[in-house]
Amino acid sequence: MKYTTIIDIAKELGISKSTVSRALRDDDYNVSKETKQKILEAAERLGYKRNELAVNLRKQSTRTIGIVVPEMITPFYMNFITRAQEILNKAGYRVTLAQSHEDVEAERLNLQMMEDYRVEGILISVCHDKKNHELYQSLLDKHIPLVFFDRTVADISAPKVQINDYIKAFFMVEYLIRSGKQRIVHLAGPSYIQNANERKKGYKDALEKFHLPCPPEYIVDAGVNFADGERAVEGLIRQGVSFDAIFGFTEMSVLGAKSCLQRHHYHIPEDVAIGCISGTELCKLVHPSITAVEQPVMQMAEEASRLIMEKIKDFSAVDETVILEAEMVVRESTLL
Amino acid sequence: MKYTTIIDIAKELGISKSTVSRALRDDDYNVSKETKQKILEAAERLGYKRNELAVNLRKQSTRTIGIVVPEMITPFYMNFITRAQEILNKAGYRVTLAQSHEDVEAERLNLQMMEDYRVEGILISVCHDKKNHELYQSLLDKHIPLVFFDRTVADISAPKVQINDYIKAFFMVEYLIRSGKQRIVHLAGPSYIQNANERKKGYKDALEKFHLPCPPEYIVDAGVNFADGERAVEGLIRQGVSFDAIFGFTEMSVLGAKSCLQRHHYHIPEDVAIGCISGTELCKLVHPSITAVEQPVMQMAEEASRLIMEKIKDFSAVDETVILEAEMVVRESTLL
DNA sequence: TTGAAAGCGCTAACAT
DNA sequence: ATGTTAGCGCTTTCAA
Repeated sequence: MKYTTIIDIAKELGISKSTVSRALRDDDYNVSKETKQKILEAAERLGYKRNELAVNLRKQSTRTIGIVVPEMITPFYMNFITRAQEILNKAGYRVTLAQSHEDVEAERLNLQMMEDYRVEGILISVCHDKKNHELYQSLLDKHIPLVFFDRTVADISAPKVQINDYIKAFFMVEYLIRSGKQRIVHLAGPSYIQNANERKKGYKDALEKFHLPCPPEYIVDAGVNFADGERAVEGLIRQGVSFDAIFGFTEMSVLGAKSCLQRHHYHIPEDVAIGCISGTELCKLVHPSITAVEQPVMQMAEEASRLIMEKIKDFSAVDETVILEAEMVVRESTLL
Repeated sequence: MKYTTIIDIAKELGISKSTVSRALRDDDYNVSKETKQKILEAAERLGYKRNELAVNLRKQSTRTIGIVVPEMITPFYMNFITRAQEILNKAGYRVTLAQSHEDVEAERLNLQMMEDYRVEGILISVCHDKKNHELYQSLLDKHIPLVFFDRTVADISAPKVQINDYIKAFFMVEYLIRSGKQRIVHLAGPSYIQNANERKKGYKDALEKFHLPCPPEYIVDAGVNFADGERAVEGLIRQGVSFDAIFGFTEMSVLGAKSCLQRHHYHIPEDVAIGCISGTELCKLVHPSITAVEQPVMQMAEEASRLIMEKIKDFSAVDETVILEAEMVVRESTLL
């Protein structure tokens, strides 16, 4: 019912609570071997559990880190969170999660919630590269460390962990070309996501390298969702655009595209090859007919965790930007 | 840098901090309209943010609820968490997550962590129906409310939210039969998961109802993972067991089964229909060739959240068991 | 309606 | 090596 406190232990042993506190905390710095032994034993016996609340109040710290992601439907962010939480917990931090559901307003509320919770740092993958710019800056101005990962923003001085989307996209498209495809369309992501722009650039440059045509109708604004992808491909077919491969921005839009093609009785990937940049094992399993380039999500989580902890320790540390190249392993669609 | 406290506000206005506290808390119960107005205004102006740590220490509560799940690879638990967190946050609780990775020992550590964090309640989907029985009981003995959901345990008196796995399985198998399948094998889950046993029972009874044979080799112990499912089907094929449909316990094992079949050039679902019980939209999208019965995961999260909050308010409340029947919508595999 | 004071559990000077 | 004391920021009696 009522938890044992250091006072209970002190009373039990007839010593002061400071000594108890020291014994339980300090590495036997200012407490004799024997008393320490006695204290540890009593703590064990009484089922002592330190009250983090009191410690944190005293130390003026919450030992909590917030993670804000645009979505958690695809396993990419889920994996990121799992790994980051593992690392941060081990380092004595708790983690508070929030999803923005690709909505700028929700993201704003999430960040405000994080501030209310007095998190000591925030890992964030943004849903818009500009809209909440001022909020990020105001958080930084209040000396709340931010680390941007995956979907980052320009013009903000903070640590960042990014994937080289340009190279990834270039490589993916090159792969499609080398496997015999010539008319590759791109389901582009929204222009307010930097990664989308990078990938579009990679796509274009790859086509150019191989002197393949890239008429305007090959690049479709396809959003981020399943329905967006479906709609985009539906549009292509309706317009009579002929293509033999698709390179899409998000996994969800690519899945939508696939679904749409199947409805139109396309054979995948014989008729149309689909490529995307995928973050997880699961995706490989659930849609083996889609060719993908791997995302180093674990590494990303590790770097981001490291960076936020560094920033918490020293807010004025330099703002490192980590760009993950990772292996460019293409998973071929062997199964279907 | 330094946060504004009620003392700052009190000083600013030349009044006592108790009055400030009251104004900021009480519904104008013991404070005059004017002072309250002034205080609110000053709080706003000084950017006051109450320190939850101090409040909670004073009130001896953490306003934190823990959620422990076996895995977060499939979106089922993710969706549960998302919905539960939404509800609990709205009610002023924070949420701490942990995954057991289907491992009893990890689950034990997770629960211990939750206890260390002094969560006020725990939502848990267990990974074994017996192994941590004593730990659950000891938590309850310490008056830490537990609510079991999805994968529950017997012999523990605590609120539970379950899905009627028996009916679901029965219905799924019946559906397979009615669509013309006669030799339906079952990738059974581990017997230490109650739901697995329920589903196996449903499977058997459905076959019996239609007077279909159910030789021992039709029921394979297939575990919970992708690799488990692959291995199970591999075994069936090697043994020369002939079948035209598979009903599997987990989504992952079913995906493994599918992958294995495809490697053996089976056409799905023409040659072999696959059925599973699926919790999420995503799964419908990513493997349309698998027929599934819906899981009411949102409802589950809502009930579980409600129950834990009730238990926190009154630990001696009756232990309600909610069994969700939900609609038995079968999603047909039209696409592939 | 307001204020003074005690105290939640812990840590960290400072004193012994 | 140990004890004493003063808070961290807040709520909540108890007085005024």
